[in-house]
Amino acid sequence: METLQRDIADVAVFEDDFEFDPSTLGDPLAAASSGADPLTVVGVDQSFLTNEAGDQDRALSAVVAMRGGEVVERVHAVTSLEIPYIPGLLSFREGRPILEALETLSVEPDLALFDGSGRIHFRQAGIATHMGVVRDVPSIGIAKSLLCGEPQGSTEHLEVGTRVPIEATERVDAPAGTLLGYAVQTRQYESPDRYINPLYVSPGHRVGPETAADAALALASSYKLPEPVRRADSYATEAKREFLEGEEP
DNA sequence: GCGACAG
DNA sequence: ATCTTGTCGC
Repeated sequence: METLQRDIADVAVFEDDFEFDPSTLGDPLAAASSGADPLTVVGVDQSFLTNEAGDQDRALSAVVAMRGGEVVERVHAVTSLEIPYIPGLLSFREGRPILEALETLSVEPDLALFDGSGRIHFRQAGIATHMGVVRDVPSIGIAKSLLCGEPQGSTEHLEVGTRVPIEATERVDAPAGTLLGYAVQTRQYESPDRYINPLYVSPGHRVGPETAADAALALASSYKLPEPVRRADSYATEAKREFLEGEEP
């Protein structure tokens, strides 16, 4: 599997390579004034189902497609789990349901955001990169914690809009110092003595680190997570509940 | 052997 | 990821 990941990283494109105007990402008005069509951005997230023994034996992948701030389609798929959670091999555990769900999607995504890393990965092939290459769709990894890499500065109590570079270390299959992504502060408390942790954003495929960070900021309005991902997150939970109501009772 | 470790 | 009470703040 590690060899496959290196092959995927070899063909992955960690720089902007798409048609749309990235400046219209989170602003429908900007898109309209620039004469461009609203982009179709999808968020992808998973939830898990347990069997009678209490073991996670199935994964449910939820995909939410949005255009101009509105949800235009939601699809999900459930598949059996074959591999346990192993840091660095997430795509082999959650990739199947994701691809099945994406196949049932009727709209064509301009951009896909995944819950997890992209280039911020030991072999530069996190789940966002893996899925992006397989589907050949521009993709971005949105992680809530850092898998690897070294932040070039403090990532504590940052101001909204701030981004801290994450560079490769010896543990990563890339020259030390390679820019893997950014710690991005999409949301922060006003005055209290409480702080929100940043997101770790990295290129999946056909998107550069700068654009990946820009997109995360543009798509996160009222919450820390970019809206498509946040919606996919809740839909994964919702679909799981509905799924159980049809087999358990 | 020790440490690190997305969801 | 998932489980789950209590607590803080608007």
